[in-house]
Amino acid sequence: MNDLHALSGRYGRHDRYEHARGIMAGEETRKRILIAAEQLFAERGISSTSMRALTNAAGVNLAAVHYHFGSKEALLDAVIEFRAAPMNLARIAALDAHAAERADEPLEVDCIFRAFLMPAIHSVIESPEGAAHLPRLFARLEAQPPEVLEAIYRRHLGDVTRRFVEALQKALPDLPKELIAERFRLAMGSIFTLFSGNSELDFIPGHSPQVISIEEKLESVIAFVTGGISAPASARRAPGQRVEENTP
Amino acid sequence: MNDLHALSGRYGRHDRYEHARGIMAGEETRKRILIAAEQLFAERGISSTSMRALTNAAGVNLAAVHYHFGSKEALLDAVIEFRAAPMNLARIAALDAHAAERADEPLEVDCIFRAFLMPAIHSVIESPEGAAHLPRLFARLEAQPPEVLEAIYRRHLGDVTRRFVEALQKALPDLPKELIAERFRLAMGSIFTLFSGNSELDFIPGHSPQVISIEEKLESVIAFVTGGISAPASARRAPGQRVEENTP
DNA sequence: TAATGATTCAAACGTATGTTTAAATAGGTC
DNA sequence: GACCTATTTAAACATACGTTTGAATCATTA
Repeated sequence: MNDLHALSGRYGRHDRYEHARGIMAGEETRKRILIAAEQLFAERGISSTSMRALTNAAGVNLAAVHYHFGSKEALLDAVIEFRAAPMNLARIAALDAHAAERADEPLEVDCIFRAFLMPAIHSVIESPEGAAHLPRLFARLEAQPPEVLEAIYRRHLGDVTRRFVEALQKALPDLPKELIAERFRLAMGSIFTLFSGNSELDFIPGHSPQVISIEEKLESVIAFVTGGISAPASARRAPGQRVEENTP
Repeated sequence: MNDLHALSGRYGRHDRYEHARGIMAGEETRKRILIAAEQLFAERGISSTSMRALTNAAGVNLAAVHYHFGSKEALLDAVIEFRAAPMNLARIAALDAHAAERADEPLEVDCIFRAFLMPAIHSVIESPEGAAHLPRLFARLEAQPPEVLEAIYRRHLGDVTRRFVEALQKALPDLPKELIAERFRLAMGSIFTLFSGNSELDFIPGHSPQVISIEEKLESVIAFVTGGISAPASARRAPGQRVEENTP
């Protein structure tokens, strides 16, 4: 569980047997594992989801995961690929659509974020297989070891993120490009919080969270990250200022 | 590990023996456990830190944790109390100091966030025991089960959060109060991302993160969350709009 | 010094984990 | 119908986990 060799297999059958037949008999099993894994990983977290709970939910044998994917970590990668690939296509398409409308003009910042988030929302609202938990799953990933996290991000978010950061850099020509990339990472933090399922927690006394629709949440977080990423570069330089009271 | 009874003990010796002596012989052991736990929980995550790794790092016997704290979960609570209590005092003090300067005028938003974050930064820079990882530990908490997370937030962040949300509401009288509370949660997401140690990951192709000081990070995230929380309430209402292309 | 209770210690308990194995089954091909 | 191989199955493996136990040790008081 601590090496990444399993990730190199991309997805596709764990290559124990080379020659594959036309239509796989185990394709059904594969899919049921992917769908159950997506749901459980997203809801309960990755490391707290045991292979036994997972295979029970999928209605397949315990050993099926290792037969079809090779390891739990490779399964995680396959789940993300399974869902992220079409979602990323939708994201790029939405960005291109907006760009086409505006000809050569730079896009509006909120439209860029909307193109990024709409496909995620959409997958939550009406998913093909009945349960698309990808956004929450991505939020769960933040708890993974840094090497795993970096590998997954680079593989499944790298290209799409680059495209959106470039669009944001064009939309905000007055800000340093590196600052935009840095702030985009902070925006992802807000977005993940929204999807983590923890944003509903009632922990601010006197402000129990309101029950709002996912669409309202979307617009709420878009407004927030748009304001954040468009903020003027900080005038104040940090050091010198210090708070007086500290651990006594 | 799934019930919260252990949390009810607050911190203090696991009450197996009622009558305590003047100066505890085990106080040293207690402290070494707390400090090692803080560091390991923050660096490697809570559930991936075993009691054996923890007690080895602390140089104490495996059973000492249960003797002094009762359980791993109660230890987590004690660690947070140990560090959060003085940090929260510093936060309130910083907020009060700023308020005193401005008499009855509402505070600037960025000053409010600075009062919230400075003590956290400060604890990272120069900590009493040599290793203060509380901010990163809080970021790790996001991966905990919701019940645990909510209990810890209410206990250790509730009061201070309420104070800061109130200050922000005064500073931004044009925005609905509930919106401020909601956005504060999103701001926490950005802040936790910054402290998670994952913000350094190189996953945006062509934009490897720059090595910047913690003070610069602080000002960067303050600018971001200030812009985010001050953003105008979203004009656009969500439904109706939908992205065309989707999972094929 | 003897006694008492707080603290430490090595060892074990019971359970859960990801993974592997080897036999059984199924389904298409000759 | 026999053969071959992809797939499924039940069982076991090896290890790691949080927790508990009971005896040993230590410091303090009587």
